[in-house]
Amino acid sequence: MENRCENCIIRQFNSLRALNKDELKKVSDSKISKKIKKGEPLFIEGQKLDGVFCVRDGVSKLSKLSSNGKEQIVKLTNRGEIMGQRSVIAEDFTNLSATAINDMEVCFIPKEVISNTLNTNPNFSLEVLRHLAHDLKEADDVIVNMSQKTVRQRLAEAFIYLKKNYGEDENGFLSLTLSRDDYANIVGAATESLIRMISDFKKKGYIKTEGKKIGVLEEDTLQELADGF
Amino acid sequence: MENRCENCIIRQFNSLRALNKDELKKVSDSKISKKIKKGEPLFIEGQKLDGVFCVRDGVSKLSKLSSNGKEQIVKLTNRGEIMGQRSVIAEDFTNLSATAINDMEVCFIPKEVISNTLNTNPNFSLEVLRHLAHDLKEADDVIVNMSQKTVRQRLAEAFIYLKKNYGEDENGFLSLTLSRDDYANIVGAATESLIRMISDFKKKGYIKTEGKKIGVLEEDTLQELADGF
DNA sequence: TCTAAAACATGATAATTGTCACTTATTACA
DNA sequence: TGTAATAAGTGACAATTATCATGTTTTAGA
Repeated sequence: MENRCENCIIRQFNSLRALNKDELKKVSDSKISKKIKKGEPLFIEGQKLDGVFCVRDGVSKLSKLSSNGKEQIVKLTNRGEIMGQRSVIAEDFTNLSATAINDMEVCFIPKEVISNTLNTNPNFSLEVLRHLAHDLKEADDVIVNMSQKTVRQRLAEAFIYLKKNYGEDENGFLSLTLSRDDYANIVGAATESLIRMISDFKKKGYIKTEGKKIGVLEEDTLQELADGF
Repeated sequence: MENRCENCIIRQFNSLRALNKDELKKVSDSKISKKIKKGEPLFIEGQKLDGVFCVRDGVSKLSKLSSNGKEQIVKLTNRGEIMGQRSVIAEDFTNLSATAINDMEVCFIPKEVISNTLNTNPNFSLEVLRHLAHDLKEADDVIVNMSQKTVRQRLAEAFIYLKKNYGEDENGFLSLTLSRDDYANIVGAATESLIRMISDFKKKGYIKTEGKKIGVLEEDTLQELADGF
């Protein structure tokens, strides 16, 4: 038997919770479940999306290519998030690429269902508005961090963020394992510079590493660092 | 006689154009026209807004203080824009401060009118959604620029942006005159560094200056510079 | 119109980060 | 399971930008 949205807890975390039974049924009937393997794209910058993705499991990075050819990660998605809303609402090409960071399970919901519901259920519109508003606020914060903080500060912040949002395993390593390259693309730095900083943080005892895995040892120190001592 | 929204052309440029006669009347009856002098704040980061501002004339900067005490300008508003939507929708404190860059004329619209209309007119919701979606896309672009481009590139880009969006006067100077400090806060650099770059651009003949006024001389060169040669 | 404050400007120097050129691990898979 | 391919790591050096100190010009207001 297929998974039904009606029974899916995930929807409590996103704007779909504003749907009534009927609407939910329509979404459920038209949705397509997909599994995306680590490293595979969900969609690519410049593509026209004909629906949104509801993240059941796994993490993805939303990124954008700069004119210099470097990738910048703008956001990491959380479980329960809806991706591609902006593009569907604006009837516009995606401005971002989405790539799975670990194996993902997502549901694709065709845009017709979304826009119909937007037109008929004001509560749903409001929920979507709130989510966009939230994303916009977060984007503002990122802008300020990117322009006013040093790479070192942003890296410290990234570790704290990853710990807070994705937690750590039984050995104290961050649950979300990113490549050094991804870290560089999050904080907006050259990979070599970033690797050097990780080495330095490790030498100073703020973090520990084991292969790609990184564990936060001194969260308070990192926080101070992020705030500029 | 008071200015009525019904006769205001400005609303064609923003989400208020989705309102019907009745709704427009309500907005018009409850709105308060305000004049804000250059340098004065419309609202301050952390404040609770009980309405939105519709910009009839003038330009303002939306900025945010960084933990290091420096101001970062996130966005310049255009004529016809609605400010404070995000905060009203999310029923949240503003995350940004708004300050008039030149003398402004704005209309304050109480939030009740806005949220009532959001609940009853799906077209209005959609318009607001589209605007937020647009802002979000622009914010993503800023993030990428901030993290992947050099200060020099961002400055070149800023000049082009100002020319495109606000035009120039009869003598070829940018219509929108910003302080060196504001420029620094837009591109996210130290004021001294920025002044040096302006001097350099001038010496190279890309721009001309006359007091605070700046004129673009070689737009193509600036564009190439912004794109990284 | 005089004067203090603010804005603009420049020099010297230091800190931060990027680039290029490699070496060493890891990983994937033929 | 051996071997490319990919990722991680390091050194030397250059480029970019910040900081501090100080001087000059402009502006606003008594």
